[in-house]
Amino acid sequence: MENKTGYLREYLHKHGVKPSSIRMVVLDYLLSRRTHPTAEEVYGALCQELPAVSRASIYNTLELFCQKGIVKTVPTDGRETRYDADRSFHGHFECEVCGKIYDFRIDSDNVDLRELEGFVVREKDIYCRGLCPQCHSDQ
Amino acid sequence: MENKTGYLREYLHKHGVKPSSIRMVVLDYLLSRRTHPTAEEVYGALCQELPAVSRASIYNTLELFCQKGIVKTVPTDGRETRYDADRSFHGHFECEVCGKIYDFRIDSDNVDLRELEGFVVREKDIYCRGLCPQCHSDQ
DNA sequence: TCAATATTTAGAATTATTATATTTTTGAAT
DNA sequence: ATTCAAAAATATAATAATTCTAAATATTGA
Repeated sequence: MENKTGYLREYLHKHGVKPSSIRMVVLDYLLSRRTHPTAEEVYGALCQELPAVSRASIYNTLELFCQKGIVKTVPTDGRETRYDADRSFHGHFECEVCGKIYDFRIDSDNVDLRELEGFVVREKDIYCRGLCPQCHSDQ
Repeated sequence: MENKTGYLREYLHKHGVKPSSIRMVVLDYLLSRRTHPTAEEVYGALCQELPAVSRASIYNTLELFCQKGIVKTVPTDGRETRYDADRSFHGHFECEVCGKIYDFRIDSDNVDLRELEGFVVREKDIYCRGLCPQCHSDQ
């Protein structure tokens, strides 16, 4: 898996982040599963690979990744911050029952922001909430 | 102001909420200022009118209003929940500097949710983040 | 009126996150 | 390789937002 390590190292480097073992593992986790995890989920998953890791390091790493544009936060109603390594424009759907967040494709041109003249728009998101097909059929 | 009281009472009744003095005052606050306040902001503002009010009552009232469809929460990156009494479809812009949340009009038809077939969509929102004109010109 | 129910309160508990101070790791210069 | 400084990671304390709990108060209906 020398390739993967090299890829992650390069990915961090391109975004101006010095590699460290934690950063590599966190990045690998975020890139390989596009599940919009919370900090706690990242921490829980990584405890197996890095038994000595601390929550603070996870928070620091995620905050750094945000600043450097490696991940972005997903605006949601919940109070846990969720992180997304897919920085392309897409929508998010949050299921009210299972809490899962789904991505969906949407044409960026559809979103007409003419009324935001004078504003500097750095991020935009489409957010929907309701029932996912699974939870809908379970009722 | 008998009119206002009657209006608020009726508004609550229509949404299946029994009126109480706290509920009336909270509703009045939410309807008269469309500022997407946090629970703490509502609490702070109401302490003057209702000196004995508790935070728990504010939280309870806002939660009840959400369930009954009187307000909805605004999905944001921040970790304080923000409430919006304007339930019509519109976009939100959050300023990264001053934290203020602005509404903007956007045509609902523009948002193409065809890819969410099989999902029950109960809420949708457009979220943007960046610099508001004020904070942009201050830099 | 009086019991049953709903609402509100104060404060404790919980959860998510951030801050702090110490230790460990890393990488350059010797 | 060894030393040293800077950066990163750690454990833990502190903070912030919210929720829970139990008691007090208010409201409603027989």
